[in-house]
Amino acid sequence: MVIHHVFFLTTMTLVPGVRALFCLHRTSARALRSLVTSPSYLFSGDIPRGLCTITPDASELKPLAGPDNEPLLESLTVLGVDVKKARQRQPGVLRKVSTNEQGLANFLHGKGASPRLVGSIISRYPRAITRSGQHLERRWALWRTIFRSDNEIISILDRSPESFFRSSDNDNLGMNIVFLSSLGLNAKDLHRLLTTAPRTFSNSVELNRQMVEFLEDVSAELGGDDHRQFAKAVISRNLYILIRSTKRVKANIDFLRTSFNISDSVLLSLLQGTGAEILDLSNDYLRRNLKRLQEKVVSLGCQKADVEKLIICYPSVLFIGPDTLSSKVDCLLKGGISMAQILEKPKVLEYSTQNITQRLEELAKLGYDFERSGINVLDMSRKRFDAKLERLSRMSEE
DNA sequence: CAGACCGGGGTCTGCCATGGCC
DNA sequence: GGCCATGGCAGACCCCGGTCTG
Repeated sequence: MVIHHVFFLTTMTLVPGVRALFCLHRTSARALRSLVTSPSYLFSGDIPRGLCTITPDASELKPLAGPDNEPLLESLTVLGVDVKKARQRQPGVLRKVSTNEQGLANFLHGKGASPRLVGSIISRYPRAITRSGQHLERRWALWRTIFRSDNEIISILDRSPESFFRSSDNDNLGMNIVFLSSLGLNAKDLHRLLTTAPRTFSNSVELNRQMVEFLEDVSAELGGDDHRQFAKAVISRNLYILIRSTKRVKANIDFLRTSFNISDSVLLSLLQGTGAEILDLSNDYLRRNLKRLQEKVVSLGCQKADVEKLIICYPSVLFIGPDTLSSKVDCLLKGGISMAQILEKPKVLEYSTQNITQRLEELAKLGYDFERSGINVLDMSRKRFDAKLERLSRMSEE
């Protein structure tokens, strides 16, 4: 109610940073600004009294500690909440005397959530019931500046209630949208970012800014020329980067820098390209993967230098767990492919072991000669592979 | 045309720790 | 002294198709 009318504003005084965002979603910067700056009240006056669970007893004066609020528990049970789970998660919420579970349920129903989902959301993130109607309206409207429909938001809530409800700071959310837009991330990038890593938008703007500045520093240190562009590239290549700690990302970059003999410029392009995703790994995991990868490759008669070449050409190999990697390589070798061929075309490692196994079997039936025809046939979409298989079998019939 | 090269796209939470505030 | 907000962590790939080229 409070929020809806602002979307009918047609004044287009666009702030440059959010231009792309609003071009797509046909709203205005003023709308966002009003969402960002309007005061947030703890409890909205328009919630019918009956929808709040109020227990007017002595505990209202000393709400801290004490036993659960029994009427609240009943109310939650009716909503299908797993109270045991909720208590385990956030016990304090169950002792609160003033909550908005009914308002929340009505709100979510109105957005298309099923009763089952409402119960599940509260079970997994009980603090959601402390958010006021106004808070919910405003937060939803802010999310809707990025998402195209209520349904998209509902599916995120189903996935991760915490991402939506953890922060009570709507101004911060609005500032995040403005900040991320100002980096030059367009509407599509923001949509992918909020879909994939919704937590990013609950981070404090300050935390996000720190990561961006850190990435810009990395670019500067490695002799890049457009630091902002580098940060943007890393983010759009690795949508999880903003929910990692700078400590982790820094440790990984330092590790890559000291482990290999590669120039700064090569590292720079690696990090903003296919290597961006390996920054996610925990430092120990990255070390372990590299170590096991080296062991594996060396045990098959190759040099350590080959490993380095492999990683530069296909950094994602470090993302593959040691056991998965090992079984993929073994599977390829067993199918008659040489290690040299794998090192030459490491992209085949990207497909699942199951996929590889299946393709090898089908090709073996047709007597496919990898030595003569190479292994590119394994690096194809399903559709293309099937077409290829069809051609091969036609040829062998003739 | 078939093959090779190359880049893009989907996807990810649920829990614990801690500092600050009421 | 408890609750809230927020930072941080573990976990551990796969697939598709546009377009150039011979």
